[in-house]
Amino acid sequence: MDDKKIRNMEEFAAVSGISRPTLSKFFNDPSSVRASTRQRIEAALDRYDYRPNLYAINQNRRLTKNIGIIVPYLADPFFAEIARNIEEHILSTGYRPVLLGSHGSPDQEIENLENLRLLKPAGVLLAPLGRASDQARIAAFCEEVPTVLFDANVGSAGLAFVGSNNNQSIDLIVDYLCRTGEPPAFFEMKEPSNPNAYKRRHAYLAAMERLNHTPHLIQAAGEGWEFEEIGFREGTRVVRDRNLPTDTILCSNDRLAIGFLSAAYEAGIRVGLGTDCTMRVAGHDDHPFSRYTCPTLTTVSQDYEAIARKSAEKLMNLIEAEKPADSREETLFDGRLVMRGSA
Amino acid sequence: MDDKKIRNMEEFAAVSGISRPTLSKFFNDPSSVRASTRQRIEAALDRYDYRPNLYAINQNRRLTKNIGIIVPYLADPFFAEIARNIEEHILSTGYRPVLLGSHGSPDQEIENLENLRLLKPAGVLLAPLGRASDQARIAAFCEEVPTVLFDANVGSAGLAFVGSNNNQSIDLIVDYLCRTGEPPAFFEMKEPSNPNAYKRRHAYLAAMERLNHTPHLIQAAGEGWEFEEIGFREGTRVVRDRNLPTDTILCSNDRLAIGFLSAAYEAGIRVGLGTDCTMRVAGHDDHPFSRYTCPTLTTVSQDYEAIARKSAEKLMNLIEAEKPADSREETLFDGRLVMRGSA
DNA sequence: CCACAAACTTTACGCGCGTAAAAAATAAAT
DNA sequence: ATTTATTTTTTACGCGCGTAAAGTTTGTGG
Repeated sequence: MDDKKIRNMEEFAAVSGISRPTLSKFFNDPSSVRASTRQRIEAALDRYDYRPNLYAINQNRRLTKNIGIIVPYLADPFFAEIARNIEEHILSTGYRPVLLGSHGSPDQEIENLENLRLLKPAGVLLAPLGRASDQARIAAFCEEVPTVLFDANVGSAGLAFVGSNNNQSIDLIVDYLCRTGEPPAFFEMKEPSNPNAYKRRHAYLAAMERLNHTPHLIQAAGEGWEFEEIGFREGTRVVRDRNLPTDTILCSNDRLAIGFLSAAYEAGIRVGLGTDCTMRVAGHDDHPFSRYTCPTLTTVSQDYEAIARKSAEKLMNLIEAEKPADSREETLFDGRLVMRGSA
Repeated sequence: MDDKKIRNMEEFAAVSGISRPTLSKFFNDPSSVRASTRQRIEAALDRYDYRPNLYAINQNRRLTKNIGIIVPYLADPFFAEIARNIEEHILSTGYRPVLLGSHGSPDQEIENLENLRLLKPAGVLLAPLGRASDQARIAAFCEEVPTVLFDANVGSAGLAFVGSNNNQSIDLIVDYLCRTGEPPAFFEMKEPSNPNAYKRRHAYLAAMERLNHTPHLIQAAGEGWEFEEIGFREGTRVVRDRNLPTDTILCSNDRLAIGFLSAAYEAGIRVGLGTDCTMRVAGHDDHPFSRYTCPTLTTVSQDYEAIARKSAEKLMNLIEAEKPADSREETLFDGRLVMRGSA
C-alpha cells in the first residue's frame, strides 16, 4: 500500500492509468467495464487507498443507492431482529441501508422521513407506528419516494405491504387453545401502541364466534411501549381478582405475555399444562425472549426472515422496474404455532 | 404553503428576498444573522418547502455535522437502550446521529468504520466488540476521526473512554451475596463475546480473595451473542450435575442469567430467598428484561443514562475544543445494587 | 447629522464527481 | 487485413452549495 494520499478521482486516474469517466463507470457498476480494465483498476485500488467522495457522488444523482429502513422502536427485539435481517438483504444487493428508529413517537417518525428525504434514497422500507402515525404526511412521503410498508399498514400508502396474516395466526392459536382446554380470554392494551393490535382483537372475536364461544376481552390501561410493564401490572390485577370465566389467556403479543407470566409467577400461580397448573397463557410473535420465560411461552411465530426478505425484494423490484407500479400488492405470511410450556 | 417547488438555494434567495450567501450563513447557524433577517428567512421557510441539499452542503465541508454511533449488537436491548439515549443527546446539540450495529462481527465493525469515514463525521462514539475487534484498524481510525469509546476499551485507542466500573460493581454484588448467604460461583462464557467479561472475571476473583473465599468459575462453551441460549444450556447442565460447592450463582451478565433462570425453572429448582428455595442467582447490567424474569433478577445496574450522557458530552467538548486533546480521560461509573427476588 | 462598525449584497470561483459528445483505441468477426 | 462493434479517452459542462473579496446598506452612538 503506497501511502501517497489520493485526494480525488482525478488523482486516482493519474496513478491507475485509467481515465476518470471510466473510473466513474467502474465505481457505479464494476461489471460495466471490460474485464481487463476492471483488473487494472482493482490492482490500483489494492495499492492506493481511495474511495470516491460520497457527497460528490450523490450530489448529481437524482437518486442514491441509499435505502431507508424505519421501525417504530429499535429497543424492541422484534424490530431490531427484523431490521437486522432487512439490512443484510439490502447490503447483498449493493445498496446502502440507513436504519432509523422512531422511538415510539409520531413526531420522530415524521422527522425520520424528512431526514431520509434529504438523503434522496432510492427507496424506503417503513414499519409505521400505525394508529399513532401521521397518516397524511406518510401518504405524502410515499408519493415522493418509492416506499414499501411492512409490519403495519397505514391506509393504502406505499407501493406494497408485507406483513403477517393476523387472522390466520390468531385463528390458529385460538383453535389450538380451544381444542386443548378452556377457550381463551384475550389480553391486550385498551389503546394499543403497536399497530397490529386491532387486527388481532378482531381476529380473536371472529375466531371465538366461529367456534361458538363467548369472547372475553381484558383491556389494560397504559400507553407507550413498555409492554412488559403493562402486562405485569394488569396481569397482577387479573390474577388477584380471579373473576375470569376461563383459565386461559391469549395475549395480543409476547411482550405483554412476558409481563403477565412474571405477574403470575410472583403471585404463586403455576402456569402451564401440568396437573399442578391452574392457568394457561399464550402469546403472539415468537419474540426472541419468549423461549426463556417461565414457563416457556407458547405462541405463534411471525416469520421474521420471510417478512424481511419479501419486503426487501419487493422494494428492489419496484426500484429497478422504474415503472410507476401497476397495482399495490399485499403479502401476508402465515404464522406457525410454537408449542412450549405455557399453554 | 405555496406549492411552487424550490429547487435550490438560489431560487429560495429569489423568493425570500435574501441573498444566497446570507442564506448559507443562516442554514449553518441561524444565530449568525441579524434577528430581523432571521425572521424574514423563517417567514419564507414557512411559505416555501425548502431545505438545503445535504450532499452539496457536505461536499465542501471538511467535516460534517454527522456523529457516528456504533454498537456491537443492536438486537441486544442493553445496546439499543444506550444507543437511544445517545441519539437524543446528539440531536439536542444540533448534530445528526448515524447509528450502526456491528452484528457481533469484527468485519462488520470495520465495515461500519469505513462507511462512517465516507460520511466525514465530526466525531464517532464507538462501543467496540472488544476482544474480537481488529485493534490495529480501530486505532488507525481513531487517529483520523475524533472518537470516544464507550462500554469497552480497545487498548488505549480513542480520545476518551466512558464505561462502568466493573471492579466496583462486581465487588458490590459479591459482597452482598457473601453477606446474605453462601459465597457465589461465577458463571460466564469460556471465551466471552462481550468485552467486559474478562474484567468481571478478574473482579470476581479479586473480590473472593479479599473476602477469604475460594472462587469457583463455571465456564460455558459457546460463541456468538445468543447469551440466553448459552445460559440456558449450561444452566441445565449445572442444575443437573449438582456438584457445585455453593448454592449461589453470580452471572457475568443478565442475559446469561435470564437463560440460567429459565433452565432452573424447567428443572423444577426454586430460585430465590424463600425457605423453599434451593438456589440464588444474580446478574449484572440491569438489563431491561431482568425485572420480568421468574423470579425477578437481583443484579447490579449500569447507569445507562450517565454513560450515554457523559460519552456524548465528552465527544462534543472534544469536537468543539478543536485542540488535539491534552490527555486521554477515562470515566467509570459505579454500579448500583438492584435487589430483587432471585438473590 | 456624521462616523463607524456590523450586516448584507454582488460577484466569482471551486469542490469532486456525473455525464454527454466526439474522437481514438481495442477486440471480435468477416 | 479489413470491417464492425465495443470500449476507452478527451474534452467540457453542470450540480448545489461554501466561501472569499469588494462594494453597499443598515443600525448604533456620539
